[in-house]
Amino acid sequence: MDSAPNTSLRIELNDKIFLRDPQATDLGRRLVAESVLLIDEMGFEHFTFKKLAQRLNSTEASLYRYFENKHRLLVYLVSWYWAWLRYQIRFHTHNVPDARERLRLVLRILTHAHYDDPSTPQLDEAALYRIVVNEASKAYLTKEVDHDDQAGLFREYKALAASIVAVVQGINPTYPYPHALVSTLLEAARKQLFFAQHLPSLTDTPTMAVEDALYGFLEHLAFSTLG
Amino acid sequence: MDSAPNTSLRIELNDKIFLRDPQATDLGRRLVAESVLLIDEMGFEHFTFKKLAQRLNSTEASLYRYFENKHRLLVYLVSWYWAWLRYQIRFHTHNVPDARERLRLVLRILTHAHYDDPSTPQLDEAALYRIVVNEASKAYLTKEVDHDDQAGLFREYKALAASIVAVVQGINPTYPYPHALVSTLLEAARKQLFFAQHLPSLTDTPTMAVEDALYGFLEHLAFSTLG
DNA sequence: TTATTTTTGATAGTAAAACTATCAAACAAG
DNA sequence: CTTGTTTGATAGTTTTACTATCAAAAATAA
Repeated sequence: MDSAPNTSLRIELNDKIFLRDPQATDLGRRLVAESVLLIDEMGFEHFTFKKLAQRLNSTEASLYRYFENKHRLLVYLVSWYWAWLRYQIRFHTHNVPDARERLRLVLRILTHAHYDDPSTPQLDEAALYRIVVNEASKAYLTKEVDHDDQAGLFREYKALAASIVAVVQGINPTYPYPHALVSTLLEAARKQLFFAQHLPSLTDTPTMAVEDALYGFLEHLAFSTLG
Repeated sequence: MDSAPNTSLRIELNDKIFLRDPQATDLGRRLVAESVLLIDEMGFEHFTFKKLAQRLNSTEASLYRYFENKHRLLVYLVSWYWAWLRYQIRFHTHNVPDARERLRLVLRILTHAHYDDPSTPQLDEAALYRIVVNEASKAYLTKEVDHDDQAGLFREYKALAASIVAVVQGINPTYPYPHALVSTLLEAARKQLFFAQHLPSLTDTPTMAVEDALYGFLEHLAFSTLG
């Protein structure tokens, strides 16, 4: 898959997510880059700001100036990923006239867009995608979900879903569940990859690469549903 | 929907989940029943054994004799739910000859089986289902997933999925992704309910009851996929 | 009924997590 | 060179997530 051009893609996220923009300072940028590696290594539950500070030769207090807590950092990382994915989709589909072909491209990006992206040298894309697969649900599966949603913390995920809904509606404007279908496809893309890696009896053992099998499943699901 | 007969359904779970069988003692049974209410109230992250002990007029140390930690308790609760659901499905479908009709019944139970069940007076079914919707993914989205799986902690979920896969294969034996389809249906049933309650733009606003709309979505998805 | 095993409660304690506060040093910008 | 911003260093608090010990109570077996 071709990547977006190497023009140092700048992603703007809702500033309610952080206390201070981590992209604005050196420590902030290192915080984000290193947290991706550390959360990927040890999992979100075992990750702490203290451990991250040690890796950065900084202090806990310094990191707490950027994010209220580690949950907000997770929201930041996954939001960044959703924004990046939406950009990838827009870039690769914007001059594709046929809606069906656009959906196929979307599904292909969804299932294959986790290789290190040269346009974002500051971030380990592959590690970030593993975080998205393993941890993204925890961003909204909390008691504070309504409060966080009102603050706009899930804006990027909703914007991504909305952009794909438009493609679905372009294919079949009478299909009654376009939003449910899109969120199901988005969730299934991650969940099935997780199952393939950890609980393989919950998915189908591929004779080819996992990503291609996953694409086959989602494509069949989407197109038979949309007719 | 009719319920299973009131014969005090006894569910046997993998004894690797607990240190001591909570169903064997009075404190153990109260632990389980009260933990359902408390986790439902405050969410899994804010739930602690100390708070539970206070509600039970017991002590932290006593509760730690039943479960290694709160994660194991969560695994216990959701496993109990999956076992109960599998029982409901078997009970309601065992004399239905047509595979398509059996799948419809499965989907109806999946989307509607969260009303208080008279056959289990010791547990608040509705609260437990809210826990399953909000917290069940956290049972396996951990760094310890492979270790926990080897210990058999996800046996009930896998058994439930396998039983539904058999129904799917009865409908269309040549469909190449039966396991992926079933786990997607199981996950979507919960996730879409969560979205309907908290992030409604990710699902389709129903003109009827949420459960009926969800059933409609899943039925359409399953049957158009299976042909 | 007594003896024995099991279960619980009470108490105490530890290590780590999840923060918050303060202040001086470093540094960057005007 | 002054001012504002950022960081580091240090210290401290509360809560979480446990573990250990021992006596009391309760269940069970002889």
